[in-house]
Amino acid sequence: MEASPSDLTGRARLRAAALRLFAQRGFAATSARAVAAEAGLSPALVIHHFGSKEGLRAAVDEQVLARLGAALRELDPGGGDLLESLGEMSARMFGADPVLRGYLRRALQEDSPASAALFGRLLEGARTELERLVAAEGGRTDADLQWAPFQMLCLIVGPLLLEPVMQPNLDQPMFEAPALTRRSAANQRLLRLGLFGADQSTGAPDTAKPAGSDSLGGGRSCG
Amino acid sequence: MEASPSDLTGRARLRAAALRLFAQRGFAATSARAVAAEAGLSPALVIHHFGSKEGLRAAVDEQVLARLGAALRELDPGGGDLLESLGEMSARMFGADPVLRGYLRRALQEDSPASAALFGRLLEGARTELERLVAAEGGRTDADLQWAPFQMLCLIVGPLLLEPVMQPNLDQPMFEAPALTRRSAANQRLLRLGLFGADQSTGAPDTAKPAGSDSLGGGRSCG
DNA sequence: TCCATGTGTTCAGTATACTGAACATCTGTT
DNA sequence: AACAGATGTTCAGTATACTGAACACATGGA
Repeated sequence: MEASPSDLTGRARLRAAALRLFAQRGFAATSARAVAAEAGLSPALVIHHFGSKEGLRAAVDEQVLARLGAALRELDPGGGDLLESLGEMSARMFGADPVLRGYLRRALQEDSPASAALFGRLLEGARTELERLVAAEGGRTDADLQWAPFQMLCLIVGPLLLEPVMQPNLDQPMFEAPALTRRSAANQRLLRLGLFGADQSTGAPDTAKPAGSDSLGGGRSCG
Repeated sequence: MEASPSDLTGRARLRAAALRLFAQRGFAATSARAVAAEAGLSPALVIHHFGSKEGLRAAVDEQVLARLGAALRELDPGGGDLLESLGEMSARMFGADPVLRGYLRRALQEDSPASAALFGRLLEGARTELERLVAAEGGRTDADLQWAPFQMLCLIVGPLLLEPVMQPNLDQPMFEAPALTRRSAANQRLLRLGLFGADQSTGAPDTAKPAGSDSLGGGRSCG
């Protein structure tokens, strides 16, 4: 059940307001006063609850990571295709929430210890998921295990970062169902055929068409 | 973004706890103390915030109706099939939330002014939706406009009320995707062919099979 | 009948969420 | 250099959310 704004504590309202404004304007360009105003509260409350503006950002990061982590943890219920459901999950996550997209984009564009730490946590998560995938599907021994999680993150986070410059080049919205599923499928194919699973198969090429080439130009991701 | 329990006001926590317990045990069988305990708060807060246990119930009803109303209002964005999207919406609504199902079931099983009032509001909503449908698809002049909303409500609320007795007779969960879509489709066909739209067509029978008769026994709803 | 238990409700006291006005610092401008 | 404006932060004071212990009333059993 989605919580009405008036149902949230001041602390939560501040966090939510910060997420919104940070997503819109970025952290540096958003004053603590603005956050408080957006939340309908006194600026003093930022300090009261979070110690500092930096503490507020940490709380927002914590919540964003918790959301992603929870979504990942709730995955993999049946014995279905893990990679596919992972793609579906991230598509749903980012497709549904432009604010989340904006926040991550601005945060990852920044050059600050906090941003680096955030990305580190994402990378850690990617590593974990990759291990699950390797365990489920078998892994190529020649894959670079240090970079593989980064590559995965590129495929996921790249569209977020590149949205503003990529979108004008498309004839359909990037983060709505058709484009999302298509991108997700492409990512799956790339990860499966290019990173693991292909080596130990019978060698017979799969029946899927090599790479869709109708309407959309050849899709490059995270060059 | 789903709110963490600690992010909610005492008032909201009490309301949420009440919804849960009322759904589980019903209103009468749930003490104010139990609600407070479930929310991790003092029983005195029930009075502080809602005036009485009855006031608490009113608040829960208000929220449930608000949820349904909001979902209905956010419908009909494109020029798509209104009835279909309505079916999808209610399927998503009830499928995703067993607590909501439980609450409505128990509430509508009760014999109290509050329950009657709740049902009245639902009926009012059904009337409104029916008017939209009639406006969009054309209405049969011989349809009983007083009972039609009730019939619609039966189709929607019936499965809720009958879940405990119906489920043991099925080989798949009633409120998960396959059964939900199937039921939704059947409802749509019934409402369209039986209540409006059929009269002013060319008279040619539609291509759809009359009524699915594999795996599931002939589906009766709201006898 | 008289407990025992559980209920809805009350109330004084406390913790804390919250505010308004101030201070200190940094920026860019003149 | 000196100013104006905006920022992050502090703090005393106030509002209110919240608690614990009690009351009054039911119900059911000894």
